[in-house]
Amino acid sequence: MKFKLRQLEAFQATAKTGSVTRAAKSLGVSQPAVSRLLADFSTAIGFELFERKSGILTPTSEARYMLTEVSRVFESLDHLEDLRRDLKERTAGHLRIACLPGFATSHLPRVLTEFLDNRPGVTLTLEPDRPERILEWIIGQQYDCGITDGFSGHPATERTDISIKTVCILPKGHPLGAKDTISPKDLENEKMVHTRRDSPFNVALTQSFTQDGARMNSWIEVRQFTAACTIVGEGHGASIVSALDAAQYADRGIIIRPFSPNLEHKLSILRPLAGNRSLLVLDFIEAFQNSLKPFIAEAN
Amino acid sequence: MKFKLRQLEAFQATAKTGSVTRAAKSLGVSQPAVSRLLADFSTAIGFELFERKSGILTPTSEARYMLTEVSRVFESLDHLEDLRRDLKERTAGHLRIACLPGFATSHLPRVLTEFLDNRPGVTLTLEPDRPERILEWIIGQQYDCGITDGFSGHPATERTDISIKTVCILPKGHPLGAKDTISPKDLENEKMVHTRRDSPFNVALTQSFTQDGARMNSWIEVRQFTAACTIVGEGHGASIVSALDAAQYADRGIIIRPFSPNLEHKLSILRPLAGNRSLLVLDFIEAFQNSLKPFIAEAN
DNA sequence: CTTGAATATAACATTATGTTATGAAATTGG
DNA sequence: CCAATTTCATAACATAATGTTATATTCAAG
Repeated sequence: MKFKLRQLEAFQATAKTGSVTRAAKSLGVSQPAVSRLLADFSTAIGFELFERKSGILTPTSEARYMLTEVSRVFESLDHLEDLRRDLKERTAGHLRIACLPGFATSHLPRVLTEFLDNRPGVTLTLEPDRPERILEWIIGQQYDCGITDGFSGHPATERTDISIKTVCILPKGHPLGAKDTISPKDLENEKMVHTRRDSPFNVALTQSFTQDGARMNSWIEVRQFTAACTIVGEGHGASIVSALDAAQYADRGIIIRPFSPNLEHKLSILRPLAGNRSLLVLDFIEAFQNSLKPFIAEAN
Repeated sequence: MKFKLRQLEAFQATAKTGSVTRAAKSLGVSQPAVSRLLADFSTAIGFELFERKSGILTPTSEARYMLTEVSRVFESLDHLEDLRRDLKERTAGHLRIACLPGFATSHLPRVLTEFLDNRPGVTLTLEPDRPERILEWIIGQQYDCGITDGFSGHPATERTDISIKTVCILPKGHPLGAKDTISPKDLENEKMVHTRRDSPFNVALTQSFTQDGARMNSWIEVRQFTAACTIVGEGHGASIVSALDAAQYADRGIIIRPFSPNLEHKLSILRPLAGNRSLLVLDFIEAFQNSLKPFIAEAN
């Protein structure tokens, strides 16, 4: 048979209070409403639930067995309500984030810590890897969100691009530190630490030297801006890196100066196109984007 | 918030089928009915449950979490239905029976075995003890049912009296075995095994001798008819016992003959007056009474 | 036996869930 | 790219479930 929650409520309240009148009060309805609910319930289940003894409705033996199981039904509904509230308030769920290695040890952990602090029921998987794997995971829906760069698009992903400002970093005490802005010409005699030669950002950087009538003196090729920061912070060379990464190394042996022309480093936040829409993931992406605001290039 | 089962059903069916139309079919209602249930549910819980992808309604991440918990709600309702059916069919519950010691090892176990065979979910406590304890337990509602004798009533108990026929038992081969009916006069020279002197049954027995102008030759006083049967079965004396007990010893060295006058042995089935009415207990009592029919005195 | 309290029932009202009809949106196939 | 088909959302109305007030019945207490 199909149970009706209202009948179960009437049943439980009557057993608890010993009276139809008191059950009605506790349920916030009139006494005849409870009387009818109980009568209908008893007919539906096929046996009596109460008998009157000295004016008190006493549950039958069958009713006592039913009450135990009815309590379990309401407990499971209580759990459902707890979950509903957590989901509505986004305080429960699981986040799976794939990111470039540089992100796993810098800005992102701080953003995540703050994000999770307010969400005790939320758990996280954070997986650093190279861009190819990040894309692969997002396409396969193994991760909810990927943070990568140099990404040109894929039909199975939904992408949000963010342009991050870049800056020139020099060893502390470097003579060029006296200038307000560094031009490619200024760096003609500096040993340059730069990202992969064929990366879109490096191509743009090389072009900026050419357009300023200067030649970039290539020294070390690195895979991450954070590696470039570490090298320059040890007193050697110069580099153009994202303002985000430079900020993490501001007091680690480097000077930061604006670079002209303004080159932008393009980050991409990826989500699986076919994945289940998650409010929690959308919340996180918003929080992450907000955290990047100070580093976003103005031209956009 | 207060959940509505119909909304949970609509939600679960839609997630399972990927379509409002198919969900409506599986629920046996029209498509707009499901559409409205889902819309109302989504509004009530405060977040979206589905998004359309390639024509298929895909649960959101929140919806997936909810589905797990909704399944548990329906599982608990399934358990409730199982219990309801068992209770209605009296195939579940617990029986607590207190009886005289003689009953625990004779007729009653057979009745119980048969009763429980058809009720796999029913469990039992069978406790033999003396009449005073049986009454005490019934009054205190520690047992559902007491089977006792020589009981004259108590306001806290509900009682069903059953008059059992009594018969005369003699050792096998006894000369009186040639008679169709035994009278007190026939037994004047026999050593009598009888119950407690002051028991109502024994008082009636003694009176029957006096009224026949005979003197009862008292030999051994026992507490149970079964003990009297054992003694006579070993070739000594005669006794008047309940037909029920005599039947158990029919092939154990005794001859059974009607006794005139017809004396009745009064059994009482007790139930707590204030206890919870149990269909299972009432069923058992009915089964027990039916099992006694062959031994019931005709005068009633 | 009377009075008061509790429960059951009747008649009507409101809400939840159902229907058919239909418009809007999305998908599919040519 | 457009037409046809399918699916979903909404409107208007119907039915069932649950609510109300009024009142009859039953039970308990003094």
